[in-house]
Amino acid sequence: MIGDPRGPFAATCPTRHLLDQVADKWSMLALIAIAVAPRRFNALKREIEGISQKVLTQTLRRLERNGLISRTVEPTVPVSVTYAITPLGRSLATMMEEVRIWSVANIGDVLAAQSGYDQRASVATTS
Amino acid sequence: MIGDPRGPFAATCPTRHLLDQVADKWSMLALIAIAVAPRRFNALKREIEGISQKVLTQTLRRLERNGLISRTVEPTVPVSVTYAITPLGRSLATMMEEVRIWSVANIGDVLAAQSGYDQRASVATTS
DNA sequence: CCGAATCCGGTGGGATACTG
DNA sequence: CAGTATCCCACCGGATTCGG
Repeated sequence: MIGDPRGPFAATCPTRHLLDQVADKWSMLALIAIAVAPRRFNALKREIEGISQKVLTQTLRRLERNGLISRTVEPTVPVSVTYAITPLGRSLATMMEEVRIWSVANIGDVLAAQSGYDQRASVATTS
Repeated sequence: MIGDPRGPFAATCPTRHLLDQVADKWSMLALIAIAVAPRRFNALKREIEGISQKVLTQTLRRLERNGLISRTVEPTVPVSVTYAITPLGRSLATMMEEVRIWSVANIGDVLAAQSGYDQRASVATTS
């Protein structure tokens, strides 16, 4: 709506950049996790299996920059850093959570569709 | 829930792979566009600004394999291929559309958060 | 404990040319 | 029109090391 009436479909629209930053799996998982309860860095790293520390840092920075999460440093020794959801972030996290629930609920249908597709593909190749 | 009670957060869970394939901007935009009305290949390419033909093909294949869209070839000369949403795809597209609407509605807040963040960052560097 | 910085291999994806 | 095939390079992201 800003800059181009076609919204995210236009390459020049700011909403496109926003989607770029928000529509990836690591951002989704991180946002969902933080929305449940505030977390510390290593807690997130342990929870989001397979994410590297570098990518987690990048992801958290981006979410923070976009105002979706907050980063609080407590001056203990050693320092402890807590990430929490913001109101803006929560509104998005709610939708992300719906997608997560959907994927768990519909994984059966998807796997069935996949094997059907692969079946047809292998038949087409073998024939 | 399948294979690991932690769902998408577990690297080994099939739902993680599903999220991998669905939670990216091109899949989102394509799914939303097709959900509005069935489209032909080049119509999608024109509508989703900035996507390359190669990536569009990959994206459509993946969506089709996961049972989210259907691909229909009409034996005309030259052939015309139509992509349509499936019931399964529509249920997901509905959520994607909500995210798209959210991004348009909240882009102002996000841009404000960004400039605030960048402001603080540059001050910290300059000081 | 939380992160920055560096190195580096694999690959996602663009550009181009060709086919049914 | 709707792809496939090939080349090729930038960049993503993993591993490791160092700093506050």
